[in-house]
Amino acid sequence: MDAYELIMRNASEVVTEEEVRALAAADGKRAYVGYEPSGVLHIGHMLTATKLIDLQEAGFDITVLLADVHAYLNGKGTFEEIEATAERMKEQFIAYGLDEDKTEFVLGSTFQFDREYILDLHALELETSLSRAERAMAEIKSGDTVRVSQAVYPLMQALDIVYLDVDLAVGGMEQRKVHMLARDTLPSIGEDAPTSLHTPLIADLETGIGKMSSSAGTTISMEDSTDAIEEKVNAAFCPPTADPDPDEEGRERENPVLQIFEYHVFPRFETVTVERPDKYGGNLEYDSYAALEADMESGELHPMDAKGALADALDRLIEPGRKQLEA
RNA sequence: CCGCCCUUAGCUCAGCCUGGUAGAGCAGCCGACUGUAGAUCGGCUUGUCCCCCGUUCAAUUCGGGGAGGGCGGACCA
Repeated sequence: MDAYELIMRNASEVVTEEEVRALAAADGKRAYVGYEPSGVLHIGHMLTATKLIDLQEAGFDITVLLADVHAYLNGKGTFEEIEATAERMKEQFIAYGLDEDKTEFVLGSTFQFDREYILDLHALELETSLSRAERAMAEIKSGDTVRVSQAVYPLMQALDIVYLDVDLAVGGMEQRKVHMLARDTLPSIGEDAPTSLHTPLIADLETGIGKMSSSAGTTISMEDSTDAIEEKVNAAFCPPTADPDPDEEGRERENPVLQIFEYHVFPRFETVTVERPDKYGGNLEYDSYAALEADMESGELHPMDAKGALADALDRLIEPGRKQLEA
């Protein structure tokens, strides 16, 4: 796979494709993702981390921003608490497979209080309407009271791209509004509009609707035991197709089991073996997601057998991080 | 600063006027049925009724104070 294909693999969208083509051919390129520190890595973090691994292979230097100031602005606790979790998070990323030598972990507070940064931040505030900033803020739940801090939050994300000197901003699709805001407003303070890449969002495990929730409901995280993973995967929504019908209320549904195979498992494993009792035809082996999906659609691969293989693969991906957590 | 409204189960809300410690829908959990899940049946759980003080035999309900949240405070009127 060449650099361009690696960058584009499993990306939902890229802005813009021309810019990415140019980056693929360039040397000394840098990409970043920012995360609010949290004590335990969940499957959402892992999805962008898998993309970072692709990018490392494509020749990018990777910066992981441990966004302690953002977490603070989002009401996630005191700086002391937040920084304690940042270090644990870094170790888990490494355990998950980010190459320690090719990855720079940066704590936001090490540069976001600099005078220059603050002055640029105020300049951006001057260029941005409150409603635009609010719309860009991905994590505001409807019904929550929006704080001024949460309007500043996306502007800092935009500015981070400048101050970390990155060529490519990476995030899940929920980050696209932030990145569009950055593209629109950074030029107004004399900076380049950043190129961005967005990963898909995994649908809710139990319903296939919307985005898998990390706070409420069922998610998969690094602290899950083998049994817990098996239990959660087994309870997942999984009709035998990659394109399920909408539910009674007309909401679109995805197949989260297949999504996880596509976005988490196949990027990390050459082949996937589905263990299956002889009674149902014996074991199956796949070397691509497309082949697995085709067998699911045709009925050759039963969801229950697919779930067994998925739980096993996820367990192997998580195991190093789980051990690290226990240490 | 002033005015009005809201705060009851995880969520959306009813009940309060005419005091006797509480309900619905959804969610969740369990079972049946499917070789998974969902759908469909059957069953079940859940509450500092925002806080404090007062009245009362008794306060979620009445009165006072406080906190949090929403909306409004030029003209058109």
